[in-house]
Amino acid sequence: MLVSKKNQYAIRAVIEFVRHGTQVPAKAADVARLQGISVRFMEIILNDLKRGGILESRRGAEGGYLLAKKPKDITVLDVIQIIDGPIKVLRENGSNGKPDYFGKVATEAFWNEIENGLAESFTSKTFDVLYEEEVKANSNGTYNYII
Amino acid sequence: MLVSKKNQYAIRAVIEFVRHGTQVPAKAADVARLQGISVRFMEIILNDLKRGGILESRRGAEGGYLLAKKPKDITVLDVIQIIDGPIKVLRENGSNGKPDYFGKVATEAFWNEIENGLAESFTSKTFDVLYEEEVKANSNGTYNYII
DNA sequence: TAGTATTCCTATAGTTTTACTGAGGATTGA
DNA sequence: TCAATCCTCAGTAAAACTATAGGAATACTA
Repeated sequence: MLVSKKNQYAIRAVIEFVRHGTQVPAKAADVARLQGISVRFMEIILNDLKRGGILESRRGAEGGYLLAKKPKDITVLDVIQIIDGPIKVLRENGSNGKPDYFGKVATEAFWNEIENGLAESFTSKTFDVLYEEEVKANSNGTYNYII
Repeated sequence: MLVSKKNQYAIRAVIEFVRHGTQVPAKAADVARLQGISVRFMEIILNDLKRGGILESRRGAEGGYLLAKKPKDITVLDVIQIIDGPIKVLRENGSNGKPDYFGKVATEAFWNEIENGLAESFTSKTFDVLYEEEVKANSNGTYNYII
């Protein structure tokens, strides 16, 4: 698994914010309900996204969270890195002084290629596009979203 | 993390077998030592690779493992799938009757794209190439492999 | 300025996966 | 027979994942 569930939830939450618009803040509880995720967990995720600069928050009555950027300026990579840190195909190795093994150079170069490719894919997908894709897919009314 | 440590070891082991050649079997203990991995763990890995059709085994004195295919016919994807199963960007979801959430279609399509891209990258890398890359990188004698 | 709704923050806990380790049995070749 | 080697299963420690709990802090409203 490359992308944690928390990360998937975060991405879905951001799409939900795009749908919600920027007129008024959206409450964590509402976003959680709409996405079918526990409120507590959603709070943590939204907090992470806030610290990562994707959301702003308003405390108190009628408070909630708002997008801090335009959807077209938020990439999937942004969210993934905020939630899970840098993309890693492998667990941290930290060659801690072990002698080299045959295949080290070739395999490490290969893993780097993979990571770079992933980073590129994740960077090129922005949330305005994801939102539009979802709207289009739903234009025939097939899907029954939570209300 | 997308690729487990066990999987990295498996890939390194196969490269080691390419280096070893097909004249005589290589012993699990030797491969383990050369790659700096515990013998027990290596045995498990080599067994998996055998069951996956990449290696053959010979028991008894002067036994060991041999490549069952030509290096150019073994892809990184082959090894990855034998060790970790199908490539999955996400943990299994199994939408178990939950109502749809906004973003479902767009995100699932995106994850599929990513998985297909990875599968392609992993398929296009074969072990004859990895071996040659390693030999070339070592041609200046910079690396100190275990002997 | 008091009350209330809401967000913010930290700690912790259960479950699953990963990465091994250990013990011993099975098979083969000399 | 005996030594080498593969093979299998079970157990364990650590990490990662997926939350949950409780209360502190804040902003708005009356």
